[in-house]
Parts: sequence; structure tokens; C-alpha cells
Amino acid sequence: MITFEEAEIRSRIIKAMAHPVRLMAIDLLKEGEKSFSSLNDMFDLDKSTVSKHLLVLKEAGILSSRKEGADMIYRLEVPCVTDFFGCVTAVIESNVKRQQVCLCKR
Amino acid sequence: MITFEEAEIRSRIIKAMAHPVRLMAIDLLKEGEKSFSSLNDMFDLDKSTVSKHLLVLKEAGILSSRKEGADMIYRLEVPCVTDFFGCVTAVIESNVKRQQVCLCKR
DNA sequence: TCGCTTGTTGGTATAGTTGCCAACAAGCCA
DNA sequence: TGGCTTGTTGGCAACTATACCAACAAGCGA
Repeated sequence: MITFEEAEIRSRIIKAMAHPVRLMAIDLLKEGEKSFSSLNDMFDLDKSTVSKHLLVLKEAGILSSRKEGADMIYRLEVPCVTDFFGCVTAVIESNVKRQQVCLCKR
Repeated sequence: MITFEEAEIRSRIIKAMAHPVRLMAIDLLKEGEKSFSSLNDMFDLDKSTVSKHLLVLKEAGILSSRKEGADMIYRLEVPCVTDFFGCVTAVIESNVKRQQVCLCKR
């Protein structure tokens, strides 16, 4: 059984992933490094918003970044986070099976 | 590459796990079913607060519950979510290795 | 049936998140 | 150096999440 302190640390890392834009950024970076501008182009959002999302992932230790000329290059530091998604898919499938598609509405 | 809609559905499930109390509840339930009151006893929180956290997990499809006499029994529906934690631990260890312990403060 | 136990729901105050705009900082190149 | 490109930071408004208390609903047993 885990302590509340451990649970708190874990929850911060999970929370960092708990946003569609950040999940997509992780998904895009799983193939390899990408520049900020190429990531930014994938979203119909202000660049400051994208920058802040990437910062959240960086502070969680999931991404790293480095300057290269005028560009900022982002990199997935812990690729196993994409294994997460297999299980999330299992949850979604389990929901569909039980007709409990509550997460699809809203 | 995943769509924004897919990322949104995934993020709702991940968000459901992104709270220390809910992580602890999942951890407690991975050994088997538990009653509401035994879960509630683990937290120094109002029972209504605990009830609402369990509801969040239920709505995500991660837990289920059933009435048994006067008790409410909670059950982990998708045990693979605990595999999540292995990767989260990997992120934490990677952070420590890189002295990037930013998540431990705050 | 009446009261007791058990858990959920409603209401509300506070705290945290998200997104935009504007302003700034750091490189690059003419 | 001056201007251009690129990304980050600060400030603000709208929205969401969390926790408490109070009230309610559903079973159980005397």
C-alpha cells in the first residue's frame, strides 16, 4: 500500500499527461525529436498556450528541450509513457463493452 | 498520430486517475474488492469527499460498485491501470537521475 | 414502524487550470 | 547594429476541481 506522499508525486506526473494537447504532443514526439514550431503547427492554439503545455510536460520530467539555432527542439525523455495508452485503450474498450460510454458524451 | 477527439477521450480517463486519493483507492482495490467504509477509513477526509472521488473513477469506467446489504462494495474493473504505475515510477527515477526533482517540491 | 447506520447529492467557498493577448528575450542575418 | 523570427513570460478572465457541511435516501434490525 502506497503512502499519501507517494500518491501525490505520482499524481503530479499523471496530471501532467491529463490534457488532450499534452497527450498529442507525447504522441507526436514518440517517433523522435521535433521542433517547437512543427509541434505548434499541429494545434489551432496560440503559441504561448502550446509553449505552456510543453512546459508542464518538461516540469514533470516527461520531455526535455534544447536550443538549436533559432529553434527549440523537444524530446520525449521517458518513452514508456506511451505504454500508458495501451491501458487507457483497454479502459475505453471495457467501457464500450459494458455500454458505459459515459466518457464519450459531455 | 491520434486525433484531437481520441486524445480528449484518453485525457478524461487519465484525468480520473490524476489525484492522490484516487490513486490510493486504485492501489487499495488492486488486491480485491473493498467496502466503501473500509476505503473511507484510509483517508482523513469527509465521507462525501471520498464518495465523490470514487464516483469520478466509476464514471471513467475504472471502478464499479454494487450494493451488498447496508454496504457498498467497490471493485477495480480494469486492473491493468496499475501497470501505469510502473511507468510513473520510471519517470520519477529518471527525474532523480537527472537531478530534476522539480516534482518533489511545491 | 422507528430509529440507526451507511453512503450519496446539493450547495458553497476556495484553489487550480486553461487560453488569449501583450510584452519581452534570444538568435540570426542583412 | 537594426530588424526579423522564434519561443517564453506576465496578466487576466473564464472555467473546472476540490473539500466541507447539511440534507437526503436506502437498508437493517429492534
